[in-house]
Amino acid sequence: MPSATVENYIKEILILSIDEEKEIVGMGEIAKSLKVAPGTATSMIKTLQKEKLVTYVARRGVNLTSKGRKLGMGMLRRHRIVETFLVETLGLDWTEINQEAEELEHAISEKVLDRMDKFLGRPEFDPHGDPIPTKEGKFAARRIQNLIKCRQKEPLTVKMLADQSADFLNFAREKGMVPGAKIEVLSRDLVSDSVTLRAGKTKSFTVGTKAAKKILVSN
Amino acid sequence: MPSATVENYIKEILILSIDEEKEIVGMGEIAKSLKVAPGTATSMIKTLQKEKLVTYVARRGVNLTSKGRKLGMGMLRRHRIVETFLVETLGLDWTEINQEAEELEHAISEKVLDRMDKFLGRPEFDPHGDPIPTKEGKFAARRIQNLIKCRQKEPLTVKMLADQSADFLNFAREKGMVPGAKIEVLSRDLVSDSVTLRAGKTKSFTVGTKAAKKILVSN
DNA sequence: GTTTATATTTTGATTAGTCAAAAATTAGAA
DNA sequence: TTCTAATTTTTGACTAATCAAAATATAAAC
Repeated sequence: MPSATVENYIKEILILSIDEEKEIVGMGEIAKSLKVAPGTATSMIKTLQKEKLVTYVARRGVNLTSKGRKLGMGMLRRHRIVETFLVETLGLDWTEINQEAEELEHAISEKVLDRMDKFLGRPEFDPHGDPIPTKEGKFAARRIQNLIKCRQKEPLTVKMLADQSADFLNFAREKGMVPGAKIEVLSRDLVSDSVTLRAGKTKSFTVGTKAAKKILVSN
Repeated sequence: MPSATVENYIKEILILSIDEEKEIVGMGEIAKSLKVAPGTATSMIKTLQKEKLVTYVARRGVNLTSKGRKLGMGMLRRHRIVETFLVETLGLDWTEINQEAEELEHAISEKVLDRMDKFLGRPEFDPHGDPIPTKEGKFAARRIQNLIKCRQKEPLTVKMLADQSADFLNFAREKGMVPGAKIEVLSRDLVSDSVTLRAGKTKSFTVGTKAAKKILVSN
């Protein structure tokens, strides 16, 4: 049975590889995401390799094996079901659930998780709009784009926010960019590194491209 | 913030001291309950002492300080609220919840615990009938139940007889079921409409469920 | 094609929790 | 009281996860 630490590393590698759309993840990214020293990440990766959860090539990076991917998807499932429960059932605010779920996801048994899932009505998406993997480790495919790639001057629906930090989530909510909200890209200017948009009927505002990439929408 | 291990030791010391109704708990008992080697218990107790959670006299035993007692009561509260949730909300069987709660109690934040408590309607007893300590660390008054609802194979105290007829009172007295007496339910069989019990050290005997409902006990 | 900067890996140490087995103490029996 | 048995403590060793800082490799700049 993997330790909470192992689960965290695998989950993080999966998230990073999904976010950045690349197979191989570097030590630096892992160390930074998990807030550990780079050397710690290296040594941990080596033990993950021994467990056959990742394939690792020195100075290149890591890659989940199918066993690792399975575990990672399982963790994502746990995390998101717990988050959904915290919001739907206990009424917590969706900006504060990430931290809580981070702890609970390691303590909950498969059985309790399944009961919770059932109790919630087998939801497909969590409160952030992220898809919840099925027990088989797959999630529903969707055409989702960020605000850099999507079409301009067209109604869009916010699907998810690709940054779980409280600061970012608060900013997004303040501007009305919550999952489900209607927004529209008014203009984009990559030279000045900005995207101007409007959420609902509120006054338009501008965000940097870095933030724009974190706001995912579908049309 | 105490580790899960520290929380477990303190909780166990509290439970042992309550169960055996004595202040000082020996190393052997702790080691056995927590399934660790005796030396492990000794060394852990010393670190608990440094944290001012227990007072420890070598070769005599340990005793919770007020700080330790507070933590222990908090853990009991967590454990029992989680158990209640698992049964009431998720529909788990009360025979399998202890194990689950053992893990969850360390992972749940004060805030989530409070929301869960609120969601459950601030229950005073867990599914086993054990009282749930309040946030201030005090037990609610013991629950009074009849012999149909109470737990089996556990010492109980007769609190009152809900039938004042002379016949019934005489029968009860003859069997030793007077208020204050210790009794125990050995088995219940609703098909044959009977409850088998033992009062004090006397031979066991059987009563019908109708009579059993009139005998009120607390644990 | 060197040099410099950046990223990664090694190395040596540390902490929490654990065990096995030896040493010490206390309690009970003779 | 003296010896034996049970309990407790000590000792030395181990594992998982971590850090700081030195060593090394790779990539970028010139």
